[in-house]
Amino acid sequence: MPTLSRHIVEVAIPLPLQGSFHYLVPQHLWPLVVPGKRVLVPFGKRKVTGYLLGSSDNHQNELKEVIEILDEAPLFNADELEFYCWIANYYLHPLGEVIKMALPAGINLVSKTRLETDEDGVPVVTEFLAGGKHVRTEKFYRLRFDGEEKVRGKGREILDHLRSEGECSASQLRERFGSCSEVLNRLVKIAAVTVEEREVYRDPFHHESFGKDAPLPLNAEQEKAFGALHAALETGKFAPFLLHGVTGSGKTEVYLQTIAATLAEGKTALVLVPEIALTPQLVGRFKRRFDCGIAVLHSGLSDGERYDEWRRIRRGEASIVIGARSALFAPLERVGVIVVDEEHEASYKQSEGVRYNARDLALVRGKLAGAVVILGSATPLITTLYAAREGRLGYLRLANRVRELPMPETTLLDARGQKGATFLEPLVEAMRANLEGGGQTLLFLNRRGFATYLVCQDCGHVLRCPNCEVTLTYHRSRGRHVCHYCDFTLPAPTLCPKCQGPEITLLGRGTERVEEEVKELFPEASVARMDRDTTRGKGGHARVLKGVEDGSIDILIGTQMIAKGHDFPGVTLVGVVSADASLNLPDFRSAERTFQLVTQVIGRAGRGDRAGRVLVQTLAPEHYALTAAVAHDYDAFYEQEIVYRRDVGYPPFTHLVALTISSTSHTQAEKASEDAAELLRRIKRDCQLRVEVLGPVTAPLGKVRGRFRWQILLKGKERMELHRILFHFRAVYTHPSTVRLVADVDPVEML
DNA sequence: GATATAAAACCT
DNA sequence: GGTTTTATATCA
Repeated sequence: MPTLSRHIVEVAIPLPLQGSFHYLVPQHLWPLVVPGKRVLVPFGKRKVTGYLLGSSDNHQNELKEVIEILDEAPLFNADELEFYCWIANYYLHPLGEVIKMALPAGINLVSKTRLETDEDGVPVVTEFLAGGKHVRTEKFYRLRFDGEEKVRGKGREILDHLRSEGECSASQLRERFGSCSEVLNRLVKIAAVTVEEREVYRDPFHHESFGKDAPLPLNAEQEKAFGALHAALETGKFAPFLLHGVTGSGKTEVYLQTIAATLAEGKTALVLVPEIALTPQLVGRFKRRFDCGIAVLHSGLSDGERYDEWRRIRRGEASIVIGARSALFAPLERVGVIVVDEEHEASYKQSEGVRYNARDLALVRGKLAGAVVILGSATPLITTLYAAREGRLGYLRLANRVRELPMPETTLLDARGQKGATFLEPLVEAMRANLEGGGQTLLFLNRRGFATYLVCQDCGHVLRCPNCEVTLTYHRSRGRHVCHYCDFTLPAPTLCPKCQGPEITLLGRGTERVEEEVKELFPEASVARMDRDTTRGKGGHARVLKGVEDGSIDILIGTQMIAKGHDFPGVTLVGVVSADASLNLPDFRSAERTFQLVTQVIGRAGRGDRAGRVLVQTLAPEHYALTAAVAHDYDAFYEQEIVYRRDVGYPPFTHLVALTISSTSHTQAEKASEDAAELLRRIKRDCQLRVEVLGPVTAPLGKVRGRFRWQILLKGKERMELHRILFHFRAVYTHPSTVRLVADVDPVEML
């Protein structure tokens, strides 16, 4: 036993603050100190929940005391803490916030104040503790003694019910007998029933039951991929793979069998999907295949449900976890395999709060855990494919569809010289023929709203967002102009806001306008639109998707969201209204994104028994992203994109880090970003790094939620050089506390 | 992020 | 002179 005169602990605080904090532990709490538990500590004038990192040897100054230790058992272990620290370092984010983000939301206590009035009506500020999701418990009743003849009425019915059914929960009884707590209390009092209070889980799937199915036979390609994965699994070492399989090539079956092999080894599996709300059928497939516990984590769950799923995982009651990006932090032990499905999806990137990319961190977690990591995609990132070619990832190819489905007939339509018509003749004809033939049509346009900008014919003034400098998109349904960056809105003006001229024109097309034009062209057709505006709220997707599935919708117009996740067997025609919207984005990945999008859209056509047709309208019909996509030729696209990336000096030939510096004060943000840029240049010179420091530049979005943001772009040929500059920078850069700094890092292939 | 204090801007 | 808004500093 150590004979300490005092016990000091190191605590991470979930606030945007650099460094950790130290507290004294009162003697009666000494035995309860375990790293990974939460503690309630005084912080300034408030009390906050912090995370115990460990004990610390003597620390000279006066310290405050820990108020309370909040957990009986630690919430994270040493391995998990190592992972959190890695993330905090890599993304330059405070450790406390990383831990908070990794743990289920809503469990922390925070002190708040409330204005009340005392007996004399004088207002007083009272402090109270809020938050702290708790374990849900429920009372379970069981028949104890049935000889009570005195019991009649509802009490009698309940006793009879308990005799036939055995144990029942309070909610089950309430469902059957209405409110009966008084009756139950009396039954307990006369000892006719026993009551026991137990923890229960809020299970999002408790109503559904799942049948069972058996593994499918693998074809030669799948067998080869599975063989490689199985062999890697048995070594028990970190092994990353790219599973490059065209739509319908049976990637999921490879995942399932690899996971089965993992479970057989006594290990667990983590499956990440871009947006689980869109893929309920995937969950069903897992539930039918496996008998073990399966936990599902996604944004649709309430905090309580999520906490319950988290606890199930922590207790080892689930061996498979399926979820969106945040599921990467599931407290699974003995992880044997991590699957990142559709690894190219941008939704793996979290761009608010703690910035991270779950696709990248899957590799990191896999490395720390010694697991097999499978990045699966029909259209992998250029960086992933390049890493595979360089031998840093195992490359598994599934080039053929499982059932020999023909690829849809795909045509590029040259829209040049067509005076901005929404639909070219061949597309209109194809839509008409498809409608008459009873087929469904998908129309794809990567732009929501009605018109993309408003311009004055007299003075040329264009309506822009006062915060972001981007043009405001007109949304007819709301009668307002909306900024798609920051959601700033403005009622639609009737006169030019600058010169008061009456000649204002709406230009550029969004899905809202396409929908209107389709309705005019085909008044007899049933037309629906699916984008972020029409699918707000819970179940918004499901409603539209159901309409397509049951055939009640003839023509569906939508943004990229219609290209993902769901299979539409009845769709025989797909029209891309304009491939240029995504091709011309000011982003070095625009060609890659367009190729992926068009390839995905093509995959939506003719998956049933009928052959499908795809028409792509564009002003750039010879662009390699489009010609390769319509020819289903990944290699052609890949070769040209690699050449382009090499010429312009972007990933995978360089690595990028965007440092965002923000503050509520414009002057501070500006000054801090200048200081930071200057410091970075000095480090670069002193350490002789071949890193480009670009900036400070105003971010395209000037002010976001009250904060002014500036950016510094770091570009380097060697990943390690970027790490060195960041490391030095963190060590010496002291910024005012109102300034925040985060790093946005491009896909990791350091492994 | 919340809070306290200081400085600047605004009010009549 | 008084009140509101904005900037800055601190938290163990």
